Formats: sequence, C-alpha cells, structure tokens
Amino acid sequence: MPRISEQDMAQTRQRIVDAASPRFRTDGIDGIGISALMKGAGMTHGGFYNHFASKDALAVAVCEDAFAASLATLARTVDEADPDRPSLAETVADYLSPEHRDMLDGGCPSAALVSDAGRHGPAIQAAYAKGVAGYIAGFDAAQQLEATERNEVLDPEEARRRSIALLSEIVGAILLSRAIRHVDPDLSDEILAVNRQRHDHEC
Amino acid sequence: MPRISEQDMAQTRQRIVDAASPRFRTDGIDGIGISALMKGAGMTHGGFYNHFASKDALAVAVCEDAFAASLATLARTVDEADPDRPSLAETVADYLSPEHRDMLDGGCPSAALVSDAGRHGPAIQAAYAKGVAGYIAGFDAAQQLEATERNEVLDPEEARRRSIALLSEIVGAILLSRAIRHVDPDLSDEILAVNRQRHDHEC
DNA sequence: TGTACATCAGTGAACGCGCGTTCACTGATGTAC
DNA sequence: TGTACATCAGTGAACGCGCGTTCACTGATGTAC
Repeated sequence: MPRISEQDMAQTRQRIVDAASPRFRTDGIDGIGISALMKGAGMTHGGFYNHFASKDALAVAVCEDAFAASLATLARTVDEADPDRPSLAETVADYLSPEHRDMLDGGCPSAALVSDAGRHGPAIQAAYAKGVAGYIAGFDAAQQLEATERNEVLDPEEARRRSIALLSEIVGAILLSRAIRHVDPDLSDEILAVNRQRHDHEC
Repeated sequence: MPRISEQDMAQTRQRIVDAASPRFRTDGIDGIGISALMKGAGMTHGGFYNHFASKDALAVAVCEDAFAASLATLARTVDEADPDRPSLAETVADYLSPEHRDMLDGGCPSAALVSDAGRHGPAIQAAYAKGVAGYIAGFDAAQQLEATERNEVLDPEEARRRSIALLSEIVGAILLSRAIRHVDPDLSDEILAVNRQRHDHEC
C-alpha cells in the first residue's frame, strides 16, 4: 500500500544516519543543522521528519549506530575463528595512533561524543552509556580470552578494573591529543606515544 | 580622561569572564549566548564589545583564567612552605571524586573544555594547549618533589611519562563518568572509584 | 567655584543569518474494479 | 489491460526564535578655563 517499501524507507533512514554520523562526531550534535545534514544525504530538509521525530532522535540513532560499528571492530579481538585476530594490545595501539586521532569523523564514539552526551538529553546519554558499557565488556572479554590462552587465571574483578582504567586512559589520551593537535603537534604525538608505550608493557 | 578608570574597566571585564567561565564549562562555548552571559554579569549585551573583540576572544580569556586558577590549586602540591600541603595522591583523589564530577561549572578546564577547544579556532586551542602543558608540568614537579622527600631519584623522562599518562587517565575518567552520570550512576561512580584506587597504589 | 564642553562605558533597537520544526503541496507508486 | 482514485515520501516556503555583531544614542564623569 505504501508507495515505498519498508526496505527503501529503512535505506533512506540509514542514509540520513550515515550522513549525520561523521558530522556529529566532528562538529558536535549542535555543530551541524538539519538542512546541511539532509543535503549530505541527498535530500531536502523537510523529509527529515518522515524518519525521525526530532534532531535528538537522530542523535540517538547515530550514537547507537556508531557504537555498534565500533564494538563490532572490538569484537574481532575475541573472534576465535579468525586466524588474523588482533590482540588487545594491537587494538589499543591502533586506537592511540595518529591516524585514529586525525580521523575525527569515523573514530571511537566514546571519545567523539563524550561531551555531547553529557550536554544533551537523557535518551542520548542512555545510548552513549550503553556503548561505553559495551566497550568495557569488550575489553573484559579480550583480556579473559588472552589470559586463558596464556594458561593464566584472571580475576574477573581485576579484569573489569583494568578494562575501565584502560578505557579511561585511551579516551582521555585521544581527546587531549585531538584538542591540541593543531597548535602543539609534538605534545599531541607525545601524549599518544606515552600511552601507547604504557600499554605495550602491560597488556 | 576616561570617565571610568582602568581598574574599573578591568573589573568589569573580569565580571564578564567570571560569568562566562562556569557557563562555557557547563554548556560549552556554543551553549550560551552573549546576551545571557552579559545578563549574568549584570549588564546588557551591547557593552560586551567594549571589552572583547569577539566571542572567541572571550573564550580565550575564559580558558586562560580557568587554567590559571586550576594550576594555582595544583601548585599547592609543591608549596614547601605550606604545612598542610596536599600530596599528589590526595589531589588526584579529589579530582576523581563524585564532588568534582558533579561540579561541572568550576572543575578542571582540561576536562570541561577538551571538546570545545578541538572544535574552535586556533587561539582557543593555543590557550587550551598551554593549560594542558601546565598541568603536565605541575604533575611533573609534584612527583619530583615527593621523590626527593623519599630520598629517591626519579628519572625526568619517566616522571614526564607518568604525568602525561596520569592526566590522560583522570581526564578520560571524569569525562566518561560525567557523560553517563544521569543514566548509569553506578557505572559513573565505578569509573571514578577504579581510577582512584589505581592511583592510591601507584603514587 | 561655576560653566561649557569632551569622552566613552554602557544601553537597547536593529542587522542578517541559520536554527529546528511545521505544513500545504507534488507526483510517483500503489490498489480497486 | 485501462482508468480512477488513494497513499504518503519527499519538496520547499514559511513559522518563530536566538544567535553574534553593529551602531546611534545616553548620561555620568572627566577636563578647560
């Protein structure tokens, strides 16, 4: 009965999310308007409200989508079927690389959206908090798998503490290095390098 | 010759900075307008441009002012004349307290302004970067003083690495805990507690 | 001391602009028969 | 198969609003004489 299939609708909705995701991460949720966003998705602004009740609703969808993609990558560290499975140390090194620092539009949403989440409504915060919990769980699982492979036993509480501290440190490091990268590139690099080095030793 | 003394001008300027500082930290530089800001300082918006060339110029002044106050507090850890001089561990514990997390308007500018700095002009970034460098130098000095008092020698490079990692971790921890505090207060508290605990052991 | 004048911090109306959201309309795609 | 009609995703003008910034003006405070 509808002139456009559910599939097409879902596709268009996803196009909007895909257009918004990099812009929200780069410039913040308030840093780009609906008009520019819809133009990026190849439409005019009026159609936006066929897909989302409000800009906040889009922000929730973007947050969920970005975390889903990010957590899928993290899950590769526990994919026992993958012969090229990356270690947690490698994943952390990638996270703390200049490439990830400079990839504002596609990087970790825990870092990119941390201030936006705190400054927007509870729905956005809830989506963000769920993502952060997912990150911690992902680090947890990776540490447990690697401990098992080394025939060690890792206290679950200790693993969780390490996961939380790890997330805090890498999120803080990438945010600091991003904030100053244009005016003090040496310190920016140093912040990444120091934290990378620390986790080479630990993990 | 001017109807108002240089002192009075400086005082008014400072009133504007004092009104802007908590609002910029809480809601972001773009989260509050000149009109509301000037109203907070007890004036109307038109007079703003007698004191600042632009809103960005105010943001630079706020950034410098906030870091100056914050670094003065940090400097207490190396004030050998103070009998109640706080240790670095105590300072870190205060930083990672729920009280500091909930004090959005007066807390550490490294955390509050990290996303704003990255998303605004080079002048703001430069003021922010200078503040971050000051924090690292402050941690450095505190560690050296405490090592000396324990009759230990601390390699300057190792001290600097520790300072950078410490700043990364506490900034990341407080940002994460702030972002989720309304929707997952338990995890928010846990993030602070885990990082506090880690530095009780280390420092 | 008293009067005329100059200065300029602060006022508040106004500027153009972009925001999030609404809504009358279009026109391609579906169904009914 | 062909025609009349219904649906509704997308269009684009319009809404009220707040933004950063400008500017003619005010009026208290200074100097000049």
